Amino acid sequence: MLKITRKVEYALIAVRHLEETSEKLVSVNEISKLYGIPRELLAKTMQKLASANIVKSVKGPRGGYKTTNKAANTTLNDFFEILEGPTAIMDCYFESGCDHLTSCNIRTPINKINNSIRNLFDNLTLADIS
Amino acid sequence: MLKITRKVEYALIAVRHLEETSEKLVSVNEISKLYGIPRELLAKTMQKLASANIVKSVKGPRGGYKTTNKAANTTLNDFFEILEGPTAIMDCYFESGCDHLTSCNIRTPINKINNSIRNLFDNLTLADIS
DNA sequence: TTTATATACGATAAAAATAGTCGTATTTAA
DNA sequence: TTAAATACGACTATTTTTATCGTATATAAA
Repeated sequence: MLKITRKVEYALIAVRHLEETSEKLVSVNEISKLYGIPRELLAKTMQKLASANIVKSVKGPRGGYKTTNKAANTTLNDFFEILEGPTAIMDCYFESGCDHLTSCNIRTPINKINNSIRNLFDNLTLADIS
Repeated sequence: MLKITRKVEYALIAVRHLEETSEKLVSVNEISKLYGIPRELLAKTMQKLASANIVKSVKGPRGGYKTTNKAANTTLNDFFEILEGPTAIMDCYFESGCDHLTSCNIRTPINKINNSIRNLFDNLTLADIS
């Protein structure tokens, strides 16, 4: 439990790589070969990052991705949510529809843990962890 | 991602319930009915807590569980690890066997995130979140 | 001493979430 | 015009999580 997904893992690898190669465009193909990452999966992941403006895409031969200047200042919370949706240790933090609400005795504890984690990830940027 | 499991959820519910009813023995049956939790699953979970001395078990009719005085001071990290084993956002934090180590560029970031989370959960006790 | 109620524990099955693949469309540099 | 790249939706496979089942053991109470 409390694991990050491969999508996030791959995204971290890719963004770090792009930050290292700075301005140069790098293709999904290149990154996937370099780190042994399934190409199609990485491709999808990059597309999400592109639509969130963390990276910029260029189509066509000699195309690829590079990081935008938004990347470094992106918080881990935002980064995670771009790829996986709302971060919460239990769904009831965001979603309704729990049957047991009337008898639930851990709402408060859950919220406290959640807020701690969110606070942690809101105050860590991609630059911070590099 | 970054979700806690049902086992942990059920354990939190049970421990909180036992703390509320203090000295009285409460059976798995009772708790499972009260909160709509699958009995067998809760039973196993309680057994783990018992062997870690978070709760004390009493067999036989009129038996059940109650919390020990160790319960309140237990950190979330310990609580989670009793139920789910080592807490890490990626397996490579604890396990070896990763193929990509030589080319891995996110070891440091992953460790930083992990340490932050472990630090958070090491400094929160069951009492703190109640 | 028998019975009913409780924990203990391993094996297995079902369901859900994650990971990976495939096919097709679009863009664009050479 | 072609080849290399991103874009995106549908589908399949794998893994993890969740739940169930069966059997053993302990013990309070009738």
